[in-house]
Amino acid sequence: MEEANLTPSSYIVLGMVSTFGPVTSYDIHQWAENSIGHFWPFSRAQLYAEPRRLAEAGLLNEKQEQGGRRRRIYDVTKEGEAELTAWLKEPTRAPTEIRDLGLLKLYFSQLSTEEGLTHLAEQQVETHQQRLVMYQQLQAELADDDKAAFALATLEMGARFEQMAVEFWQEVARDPPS
Amino acid sequence: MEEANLTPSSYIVLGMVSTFGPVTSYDIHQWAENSIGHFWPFSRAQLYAEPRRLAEAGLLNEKQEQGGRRRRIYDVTKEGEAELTAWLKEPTRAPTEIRDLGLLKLYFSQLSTEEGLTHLAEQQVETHQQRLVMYQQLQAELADDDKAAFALATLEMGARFEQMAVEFWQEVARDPPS
DNA sequence: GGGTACATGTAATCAGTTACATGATTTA
DNA sequence: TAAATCATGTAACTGATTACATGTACCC
Repeated sequence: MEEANLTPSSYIVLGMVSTFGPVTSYDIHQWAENSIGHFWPFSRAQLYAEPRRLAEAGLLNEKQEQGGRRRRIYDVTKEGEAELTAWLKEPTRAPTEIRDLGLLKLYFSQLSTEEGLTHLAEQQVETHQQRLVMYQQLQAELADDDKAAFALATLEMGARFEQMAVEFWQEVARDPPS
Repeated sequence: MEEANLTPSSYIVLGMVSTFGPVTSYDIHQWAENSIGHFWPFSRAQLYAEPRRLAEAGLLNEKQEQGGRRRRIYDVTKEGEAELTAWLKEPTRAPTEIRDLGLLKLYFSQLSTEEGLTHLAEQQVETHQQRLVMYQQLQAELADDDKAAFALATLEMGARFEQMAVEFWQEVARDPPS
């Protein structure tokens, strides 16, 4: 019941439960997959372990269905709500992590060939272009929904990143460093 | 001695050892910290565990100093080199992960206040601006070094990201969604 | 009513971090 | 030569993933 230290995953779960009412782990998975899961992925199994921990810490409450599948249903507690809003207010020091295998490969490309590098760059252009299109579609789908303002904002950031990445890799393909 | 499955961290270590000749874990740490560690951080302890694994898999060889500190010194093997260049060539499917606490908070900002959001946005502007400056300084330092072309290219991507983030958060601060 | 796809969960494992501990080198 | 700093390493823990297992609903 003590102040467990909360990881980013904890806040994702806490936020999802707060936002989308009483939910099962499966529900959280569905929501997360189509939103922040695009930027910050995690496995489904996490979404079973994490709510348990939060429940033990008193930030969620858990009830289990009696009949049927005996699913566990989570809901935020007063303490959870408080924890979450406190976190939202507190300053964010940690720098953005950009985990990108393409960038890693670029960094080590002196061990590759110019041809290999060009090929990498072309692939990356394609991949990022696809992602860009996907984000744009999601944006279009959410455009009407006025509950979706914040989801749209984060998507916008994603789209701009992809746009930037497309341009970057196009330049690399056109004029590879050496 | 069997084909361990290699994680991104494995390739980072493998790449660092290949690029910078025989090195200790500490050396790897130094190199990584000032380059890809900015995008893809990991703990120093990782850099002790990982080379061990790679050595067991036959991709690095490890010798230990006899006198003094008995440091372990790693060097890439033929197999390691082969594994690395194969990886560099193979297509990169995994999407970029953008792990950013600020974005997470933005996504959940309907649970916050407009004031809180504005405050978040202003902080984020500042943080990203600082990072941008840091990358620009690093770029300036490396500008002369012709060995540094690839490091410079990755830094350039970092800088563009930060630039984009600064603009994005400025817009959020100016005109917060709701 | 049998098959297929969706929904739900746990156990085992492993990657990765925190915390601790100590050795060597420089500097005052 | 003491203090401070840099260098080096490991043990213990825990977060996170993979793989497995099974239940429920739908559809042909």
